[in-house]
Amino acid sequence: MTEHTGTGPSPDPLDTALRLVRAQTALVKRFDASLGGLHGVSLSDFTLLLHLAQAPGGRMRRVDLAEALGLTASGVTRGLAPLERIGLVTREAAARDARVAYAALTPTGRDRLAEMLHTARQVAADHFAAEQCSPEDLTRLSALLTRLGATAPGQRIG
Amino acid sequence: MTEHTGTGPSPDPLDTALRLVRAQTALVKRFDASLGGLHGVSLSDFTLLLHLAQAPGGRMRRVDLAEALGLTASGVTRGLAPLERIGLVTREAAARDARVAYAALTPTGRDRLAEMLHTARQVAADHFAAEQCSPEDLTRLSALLTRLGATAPGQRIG
DNA sequence: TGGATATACTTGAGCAGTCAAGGAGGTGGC
DNA sequence: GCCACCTCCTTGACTGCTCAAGTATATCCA
Repeated sequence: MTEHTGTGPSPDPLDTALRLVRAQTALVKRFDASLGGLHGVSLSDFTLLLHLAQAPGGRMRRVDLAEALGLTASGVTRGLAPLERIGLVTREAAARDARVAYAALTPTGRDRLAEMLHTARQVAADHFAAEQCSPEDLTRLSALLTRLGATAPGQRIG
Repeated sequence: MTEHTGTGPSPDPLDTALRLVRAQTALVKRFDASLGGLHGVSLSDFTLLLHLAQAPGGRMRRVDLAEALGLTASGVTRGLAPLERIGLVTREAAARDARVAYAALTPTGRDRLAEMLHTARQVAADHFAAEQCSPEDLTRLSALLTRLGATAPGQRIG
Protein backbone atom coordinates (compact mmCIF):
# COMPACT_ATOMS: atom_id res chain seq x y z
CA MET A 1 0.00 0.00 0.00
CA THR A 2 2.83 2.36 0.77
CA GLU A 3 4.80 1.19 -2.22
CA HIS A 4 4.78 3.55 -5.11
CA THR A 5 6.44 3.18 -8.43
CA GLY A 6 8.71 6.01 -9.40
CA THR A 7 12.08 7.53 -8.70
CA GLY A 8 13.64 6.96 -5.34
CA PRO A 9 12.05 5.84 -2.09
CA SER A 10 8.33 6.32 -1.82
CA PRO A 11 7.58 9.45 0.19
CA ASP A 12 4.91 8.25 2.59
CA PRO A 13 2.95 11.34 3.63
CA LEU A 14 1.76 9.80 6.87
CA ASP A 15 5.26 8.83 7.84
CA THR A 16 6.44 12.36 7.07
CA ALA A 17 3.62 13.88 9.09
CA LEU A 18 4.48 11.77 12.11
CA ARG A 19 8.12 12.72 11.80
CA LEU A 20 7.12 16.36 11.75
CA VAL A 21 5.23 15.92 14.99
CA ARG A 22 8.21 14.18 16.53
CA ALA A 23 10.66 16.82 15.35
CA GLN A 24 8.53 19.59 16.79
CA THR A 25 8.25 17.88 20.15
CA ALA A 26 12.02 17.64 20.41
CA LEU A 27 12.45 21.23 19.36
CA VAL A 28 9.90 22.60 21.82
CA LYS A 29 11.50 20.71 24.66
CA ARG A 30 14.81 22.27 23.84
CA PHE A 31 13.45 25.78 23.68
CA ASP A 32 11.48 25.36 26.87
CA ALA A 33 14.53 24.09 28.69
CA SER A 34 16.75 26.99 27.64
CA LEU A 35 14.21 29.78 27.81
CA GLY A 36 12.81 28.46 31.06
CA GLY A 37 16.20 28.02 32.67
CA LEU A 38 17.61 31.38 31.66
CA HIS A 39 14.57 33.62 31.55
CA GLY A 40 11.74 31.80 33.27
CA VAL A 41 9.46 31.70 30.25
CA SER A 42 8.20 28.98 27.95
CA LEU A 43 8.45 28.91 24.18
CA SER A 44 4.79 29.92 24.03
CA ASP A 45 5.48 32.93 26.21
CA PHE A 46 8.42 33.87 24.06
CA THR A 47 6.44 33.54 20.84
CA LEU A 48 3.68 35.66 22.26
CA LEU A 49 6.10 38.41 23.29
CA LEU A 50 7.79 38.24 19.92
CA HIS A 51 4.52 38.83 18.12
CA LEU A 52 3.77 41.80 20.34
CA ALA A 53 7.20 43.27 19.68
CA GLN A 54 6.71 42.98 15.96
CA ALA A 55 3.31 44.64 16.02
CA PRO A 56 3.05 48.40 15.49
CA GLY A 57 3.17 50.16 18.85
CA GLY A 58 4.16 46.91 20.55
CA ARG A 59 0.53 46.12 21.19
CA MET A 60 -2.19 43.92 19.77
CA ARG A 61 -5.79 43.05 20.35
CA ARG A 62 -6.19 39.69 22.00
CA VAL A 63 -8.23 38.44 19.10
CA ASP A 64 -5.48 39.24 16.62
CA LEU A 65 -2.90 37.71 18.88
CA ALA A 66 -4.93 34.52 18.96
CA GLU A 67 -5.09 34.45 15.20
CA ALA A 68 -1.37 35.11 14.86
CA LEU A 69 -0.43 32.43 17.37
CA GLY A 70 -2.89 29.83 16.16
CA LEU A 71 -4.64 29.73 19.53
CA THR A 72 -8.17 30.42 20.72
CA ALA A 73 -9.09 33.64 22.45
CA SER A 74 -9.24 31.92 25.79
CA GLY A 75 -5.80 30.45 25.26
CA VAL A 76 -4.49 33.98 24.82
CA THR A 77 -6.26 35.23 27.94
CA ARG A 78 -4.66 32.47 29.96
CA GLY A 79 -1.24 32.82 28.40
CA LEU A 80 -1.19 36.56 28.93
CA ALA A 81 -2.12 36.43 32.61
CA PRO A 82 1.27 35.31 33.99
CA LEU A 83 3.11 37.72 31.69
CA GLU A 84 1.05 40.58 33.06
CA ARG A 85 1.68 39.36 36.57
CA ILE A 86 5.45 39.53 36.12
CA GLY A 87 5.26 42.87 34.38
CA LEU A 88 6.31 42.03 30.85
CA VAL A 89 2.95 42.91 29.38
CA THR A 90 0.20 45.34 30.36
CA ARG A 91 -3.42 45.63 29.57
CA GLU A 92 -4.47 48.73 27.63
CA ALA A 93 -7.97 49.88 26.90
CA ALA A 94 -8.88 50.91 23.39
CA ALA A 95 -10.11 54.46 22.93
CA ARG A 96 -12.90 53.78 20.50
CA ASP A 97 -14.05 50.33 21.54
CA ALA A 98 -14.52 49.44 25.17
CA ARG A 99 -14.68 45.75 24.37
CA VAL A 100 -11.08 45.42 23.33
CA ALA A 101 -8.23 45.09 25.77
CA TYR A 102 -4.90 45.48 24.06
CA ALA A 103 -1.96 43.46 25.24
CA ALA A 104 1.05 45.76 25.24
CA LEU A 105 4.71 45.08 25.80
CA THR A 106 6.16 47.04 28.73
CA PRO A 107 9.67 48.54 28.54
CA THR A 108 10.78 45.77 30.86
CA GLY A 109 9.11 43.27 28.57
CA ARG A 110 10.99 44.65 25.60
CA ASP A 111 14.31 44.42 27.41
CA ARG A 112 13.71 40.93 28.62
CA LEU A 113 12.57 39.87 25.18
CA ALA A 114 15.83 41.10 23.68
CA GLU A 115 17.70 38.78 26.02
CA MET A 116 15.38 35.92 25.26
CA LEU A 117 15.86 36.48 21.55
CA HIS A 118 19.56 35.99 21.97
CA THR A 119 18.99 32.69 23.73
CA ALA A 120 16.35 31.55 21.27
CA ARG A 121 18.51 32.25 18.25
CA GLN A 122 21.30 30.28 19.75
CA VAL A 123 19.06 27.35 20.60
CA ALA A 124 17.68 27.27 17.07
CA ALA A 125 21.12 27.49 15.51
CA ASP A 126 22.51 24.81 17.82
CA HIS A 127 19.60 22.51 17.20
CA PHE A 128 19.88 22.58 13.44
CA ALA A 129 23.65 22.47 13.57
CA ALA A 130 23.59 19.44 15.84
CA GLU A 131 21.43 17.61 13.34
CA GLN A 132 23.87 18.45 10.58
CA CYS A 133 21.46 20.66 8.79
CA SER A 134 23.25 22.72 6.15
CA PRO A 135 22.16 26.29 5.37
CA GLU A 136 20.66 24.98 2.14
CA ASP A 137 18.72 22.33 4.02
CA LEU A 138 17.48 25.05 6.30
CA THR A 139 16.37 27.21 3.43
CA ARG A 140 14.48 24.36 1.84
CA LEU A 141 12.95 23.32 5.15
CA SER A 142 11.83 26.85 5.87
CA ALA A 143 10.21 27.17 2.48
CA LEU A 144 8.33 23.89 2.86
CA LEU A 145 7.19 24.67 6.37
CA THR A 146 5.97 28.08 5.36
CA ARG A 147 3.62 26.46 2.93
CA LEU A 148 2.51 23.90 5.48
CA GLY A 149 1.86 26.42 8.22
CA ALA A 150 0.16 28.94 6.00
CA THR A 151 -3.39 27.74 6.36
CA ALA A 152 -4.41 28.94 9.77
CA PRO A 153 -8.13 29.78 9.64
CA GLY A 154 -10.91 27.30 10.01
CA GLN A 155 -11.00 24.65 7.37
CA ARG A 156 -13.77 22.11 7.55
CA ILE A 157 -12.58 18.61 7.99
CA GLY A 158 -14.65 15.49 7.51
CA MET B 1 16.52 40.93 11.89
CA THR B 2 16.99 39.55 8.41
CA GLU B 3 20.59 39.52 7.31
CA HIS B 4 21.81 38.53 3.93
CA THR B 5 24.67 36.13 3.60
CA GLY B 6 25.56 35.50 0.02
CA THR B 7 23.31 33.08 -1.83
CA GLY B 8 19.58 33.42 -1.59
CA PRO B 9 17.48 34.51 1.35
CA SER B 10 19.17 34.03 4.68
CA PRO B 11 17.88 30.92 6.42
CA ASP B 12 17.14 32.21 9.89
CA PRO B 13 17.15 29.14 12.14
CA LEU B 14 14.85 30.71 14.70
CA ASP B 15 12.35 31.64 12.07
CA THR B 16 12.47 28.13 10.68
CA ALA B 17 12.00 26.64 14.12
CA LEU B 18 8.94 28.77 14.77
CA ARG B 19 7.52 27.80 11.41
CA LEU B 20 8.01 24.18 12.28
CA VAL B 21 6.03 24.63 15.46
CA ARG B 22 3.27 26.36 13.55
CA ALA B 23 3.17 23.70 10.84
CA GLN B 24 2.88 20.96 13.40
CA THR B 25 0.05 22.68 15.23
CA ALA B 26 -1.96 22.90 12.02
CA LEU B 27 -1.22 19.30 11.17
CA VAL B 28 -2.19 17.97 14.58
CA LYS B 29 -5.46 19.87 14.52
CA ARG B 30 -6.30 18.30 11.22
CA PHE B 31 -5.51 14.78 12.34
CA ASP B 32 -7.40 15.22 15.58
CA ALA B 33 -10.46 16.46 13.77
CA SER B 34 -10.57 13.58 11.32
CA LEU B 35 -9.52 10.78 13.63
CA GLY B 36 -11.73 12.11 16.39
CA GLY B 37 -14.74 12.55 14.16
CA LEU B 38 -14.50 9.20 12.45
CA HIS B 39 -12.99 6.95 15.09
CA GLY B 40 -13.17 8.76 18.38
CA VAL B 41 -9.44 8.88 18.96
CA SER B 42 -6.82 11.60 18.98
CA LEU B 43 -3.60 11.67 16.99
CA SER B 44 -1.75 10.68 20.15
CA ASP B 45 -4.00 7.67 20.57
CA PHE B 46 -3.48 6.71 16.97
CA THR B 47 0.28 7.05 17.18
CA LEU B 48 0.34 4.95 20.29
CA LEU B 49 -1.70 2.18 18.67
CA LEU B 50 0.49 2.34 15.58
CA HIS B 51 3.61 1.77 17.61
CA LEU B 52 2.02 -1.19 19.32
CA ALA B 53 1.01 -2.68 15.98
CA GLN B 54 4.54 -2.38 14.67
CA ALA B 55 6.06 -4.02 17.72
CA PRO B 56 6.66 -7.79 17.70
CA GLY B 57 3.63 -9.54 19.16
CA GLY B 58 1.68 -6.31 19.08
CA ARG B 59 2.81 -5.48 22.58
CA MET B 60 5.34 -3.26 24.29
CA ARG B 61 6.52 -2.37 27.72
CA ARG B 62 5.24 0.99 28.84
CA VAL B 63 8.73 2.27 29.25
CA ASP B 64 9.64 1.44 25.67
CA LEU B 65 6.42 2.96 24.46
CA ALA B 66 7.29 6.17 26.28
CA GLU B 67 10.69 6.24 24.64
CA ALA B 68 9.22 5.56 21.21
CA LEU B 69 6.58 8.23 21.57
CA GLY B 70 8.77 10.86 23.15
CA LEU B 71 6.65 10.93 26.29
CA THR B 72 7.25 10.27 29.96
CA ALA B 73 6.17 7.04 31.59
CA SER B 74 3.28 8.75 33.29
CA GLY B 75 2.11 10.19 30.01
CA VAL B 76 1.92 6.66 28.67
CA THR B 77 0.02 5.40 31.70
CA ARG B 78 -2.54 8.13 31.26
CA GLY B 79 -2.77 7.78 27.52
CA LEU B 80 -3.24 4.04 27.72
CA ALA B 81 -6.05 4.19 30.28
CA PRO B 82 -8.86 5.28 27.94
CA LEU B 83 -7.70 2.88 25.24
CA GLU B 84 -7.91 0.03 27.72
CA ARG B 85 -11.32 1.22 28.81
CA ILE B 86 -12.69 1.04 25.28
CA GLY B 87 -11.06 -2.30 24.64
CA LEU B 88 -8.44 -1.45 22.04
CA VAL B 89 -5.54 -2.32 24.32
CA THR B 90 -5.09 -4.72 27.21
CA ARG B 91 -2.69 -5.02 30.02
CA GLU B 92 -0.46 -8.09 30.04
CA ALA B 93 1.87 -9.22 32.77
CA ALA B 94 5.43 -10.21 31.88
CA ALA B 95 6.49 -13.75 32.72
CA ARG B 96 9.92 -13.04 34.10
CA ASP B 97 9.52 -9.54 35.53
CA ALA B 98 6.57 -8.69 37.71
CA ARG B 99 7.27 -5.00 37.43
CA VAL B 100 6.45 -4.72 33.78
CA ALA B 101 2.93 -4.41 32.46
CA TYR B 102 2.86 -4.83 28.71
CA ALA B 103 0.40 -2.83 26.69
CA ALA B 104 -1.00 -5.16 24.04
CA LEU B 105 -3.23 -4.49 21.06
CA THR B 106 -6.48 -6.46 21.18
CA PRO B 107 -7.95 -7.99 18.00
CA THR B 108 -10.54 -5.21 18.11
CA GLY B 109 -7.76 -2.70 18.49
CA ARG B 110 -6.01 -4.07 15.45
CA ASP B 111 -9.17 -3.87 13.38
CA ARG B 112 -9.98 -0.37 14.47
CA LEU B 113 -6.40 0.69 13.84
CA ALA B 114 -6.63 -0.55 10.26
CA GLU B 115 -9.57 1.75 9.72
CA MET B 116 -7.81 4.65 11.41
CA LEU B 117 -4.77 4.06 9.27
CA HIS B 118 -6.86 4.52 6.18
CA THR B 119 -8.17 7.84 7.48
CA ALA B 120 -4.76 8.99 8.65
CA ARG B 121 -3.10 8.26 5.33
CA GLN B 122 -5.75 10.23 3.56
CA VAL B 123 -5.44 13.17 5.92
CA ALA B 124 -1.68 13.23 5.49
CA ALA B 125 -1.90 12.97 1.72
CA ASP B 126 -4.58 15.66 1.56
CA HIS B 127 -2.66 17.98 3.82
CA PHE B 128 0.52 17.86 1.82
CA ALA B 129 -1.35 17.95 -1.47
CA ALA B 130 -3.32 21.00 -0.36
CA GLU B 131 -0.07 22.80 0.32
CA GLN B 132 1.21 21.92 -3.11
CA CYS B 133 3.91 19.71 -1.81
CA SER B 134 5.41 17.65 -4.59
CA PRO B 135 6.61 14.09 -3.97
CA GLU B 136 10.15 15.39 -4.17
CA ASP B 137 9.41 18.05 -1.59
CA LEU B 138 7.96 15.37 0.60
CA THR B 139 11.01 13.18 0.25
CA ARG B 140 13.29 16.04 1.16
CA LEU B 141 11.10 17.13 4.05
CA SER B 142 10.98 13.61 5.40
CA ALA B 143 14.74 13.29 5.23
CA LEU B 144 15.29 16.59 7.03
CA LEU B 145 12.73 15.84 9.71
CA THR B 146 14.20 12.44 10.34
CA ARG B 147 17.45 14.06 11.28
CA LEU B 148 15.68 16.63 13.44
CA GLY B 149 13.59 14.06 15.29
CA ALA B 150 16.58 12.89 17.31
CA THR B 151 15.52 9.33 18.03
CA ALA B 152 14.24 8.43 14.61
CA PRO B 153 10.93 6.60 14.43
CA GLY B 154 12.73 4.44 11.93
CA GLN B 155 10.23 1.86 10.87
CA ARG B 156 8.18 1.98 7.77
CA ILE B 157 4.45 2.04 8.06
CA GLY B 158 2.21 -0.44 6.37
C1' DT C 1 21.44 -13.56 53.21
C1' DG C 2 20.26 -9.04 53.13
C1' DG C 3 20.80 -4.09 52.32
C1' DA C 4 21.68 -0.61 48.73
C1' DT C 5 20.48 0.66 44.45
C1' DA C 6 18.14 0.57 40.10
C1' DT C 7 13.99 -0.12 37.22
C1' DA C 8 8.80 -0.22 36.02
C1' DC C 9 4.89 1.76 36.82
C1' DT C 10 1.16 4.72 39.18
C1' DT C 11 -0.61 8.76 41.38
C1' DG C 12 -1.27 13.73 42.96
C1' DA C 13 -0.69 18.36 41.84
C1' DG C 14 -0.13 21.61 38.42
C1' DC C 15 0.20 23.85 33.82
C1' DA C 16 -1.29 24.91 29.04
C1' DG C 17 -4.46 24.47 26.04
C1' DT C 18 -9.53 23.23 24.43
C1' DC C 19 -14.79 24.11 24.12
C1' DA C 20 -19.12 25.99 25.74
C1' DA C 21 -21.40 29.48 28.06
C1' DG C 22 -21.91 34.13 29.45
C1' DG C 23 -21.20 39.22 30.24
C1' DA C 24 -20.20 43.66 28.34
C1' DG C 25 -20.05 46.59 24.61
C1' DG C 26 -20.90 47.96 19.63
C1' DT C 27 -24.08 48.13 15.26
C1' DG C 28 -27.89 48.17 12.16
C1' DG C 29 -32.95 47.83 10.87
C1' DC C 30 -37.14 49.70 11.81
C1' DG D 1 -34.98 54.99 20.48
C1' DC D 2 -35.16 50.29 20.73
C1' DC D 3 -34.05 45.60 20.20
C1' DA D 4 -31.88 41.81 17.85
C1' DC D 5 -27.56 40.42 16.70
C1' DC D 6 -22.55 40.53 16.43
C1' DT D 7 -17.75 40.91 18.42
C1' DC D 8 -14.26 40.82 22.28
C1' DC D 9 -13.06 38.85 26.14
C1' DT D 10 -13.34 35.94 30.42
C1' DT D 11 -14.59 31.87 33.10
C1' DG D 12 -15.65 26.91 34.35
C1' DA D 13 -15.03 22.32 33.32
C1' DC D 14 -12.29 19.30 30.90
C1' DT D 15 -8.05 16.92 28.46
C1' DG D 16 -3.44 15.63 28.10
C1' DC D 17 0.64 16.22 29.28
C1' DT D 18 4.53 17.39 32.93
C1' DC D 19 7.31 16.59 37.40
C1' DA D 20 7.85 14.71 41.97
C1' DA D 21 6.92 11.28 44.99
C1' DG D 22 5.54 6.68 46.15
C1' DT D 23 5.09 1.47 45.60
C1' DA D 24 6.61 -2.84 44.03
C1' DT D 25 9.91 -5.66 42.05
C1' DA D 26 14.62 -6.90 40.42
C1' DT D 27 19.65 -7.01 40.79
C1' DC D 28 24.14 -6.51 42.64
C1' DC D 29 27.48 -7.45 45.94
C1' DA D 30 29.58 -7.73 50.61
